[in-house]
Amino acid sequence: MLNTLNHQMETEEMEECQERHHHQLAYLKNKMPTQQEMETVAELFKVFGDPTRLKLLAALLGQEMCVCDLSDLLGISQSAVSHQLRLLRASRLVKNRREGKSVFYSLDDDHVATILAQGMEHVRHQ
Amino acid sequence: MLNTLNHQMETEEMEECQERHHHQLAYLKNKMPTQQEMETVAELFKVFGDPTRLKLLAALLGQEMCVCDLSDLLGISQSAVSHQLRLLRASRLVKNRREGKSVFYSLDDDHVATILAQGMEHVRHQ
DNA sequence: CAAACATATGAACAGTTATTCATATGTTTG
DNA sequence: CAAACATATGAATAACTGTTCATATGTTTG
Repeated sequence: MLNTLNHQMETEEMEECQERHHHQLAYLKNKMPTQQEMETVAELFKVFGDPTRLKLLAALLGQEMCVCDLSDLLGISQSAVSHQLRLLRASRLVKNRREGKSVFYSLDDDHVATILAQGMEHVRHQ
Repeated sequence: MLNTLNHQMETEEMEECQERHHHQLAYLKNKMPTQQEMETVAELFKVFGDPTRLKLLAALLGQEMCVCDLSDLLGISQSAVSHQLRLLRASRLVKNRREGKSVFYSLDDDHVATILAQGMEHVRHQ
């Protein structure tokens, strides 16, 4: 999981609260994911953090769909849909294929369904 | 999962692309989560969509921590930490308890670890 | 090839957000 | 109770984001 990355103990001391707590901050600092990692993951979750994009992903859970059907289904302008699909594509959450005039989008990641489900779970359990 | 919500078939027709596709949009519209639902879930993911908050959550994966230790550990101002913890509290992702001058924060949701893990998984597999 | 359709994209604008700074609130200790 | 420490919070600001509008690109069909 997340905290099995780095188990070495650092020797140097570091600034802390006046009143010492029982934590070994230096040790924890080693275990923490890097800034770079966190930024990348945050970028991903940011993509999930918009109702329009969530609806797009939810719509694609069962089957592929073309842009205009997505636009109709969600009641959102074609332009807005296109812009958001671009973002989803950049995050490798959806892929697309052209068929004549239409472009069909589908999910491109196994984790999408899991992440969505966890989100809905949390919300349902208050 | 997400698309086992509503299985009734709607009779009315609706606007679509000129060139019809094989999807039954009316049927899908019934299955789609509501706008309200999507907004709530999006709110949750938005919280995960910031590196600082992710680091806070990651830091709390193993143990509870007080604000000043979090501030030291992440190298972020006490004020910034406090503001973000407030948000995390509002989303019921962390809880806190006071012990003397210090306030200790800990995770308040079983899904946090799972969601984080899924996010890291996605990122690692490109 | 012209017209219609489907999608993509750039610019602009309004709304949101994360940090900082200053300061307030809460707690312990001498 | 005064001083020091720990945390919280309001206001302000800079940066970011999602939509719209206009228009461009790509594709089919007559």
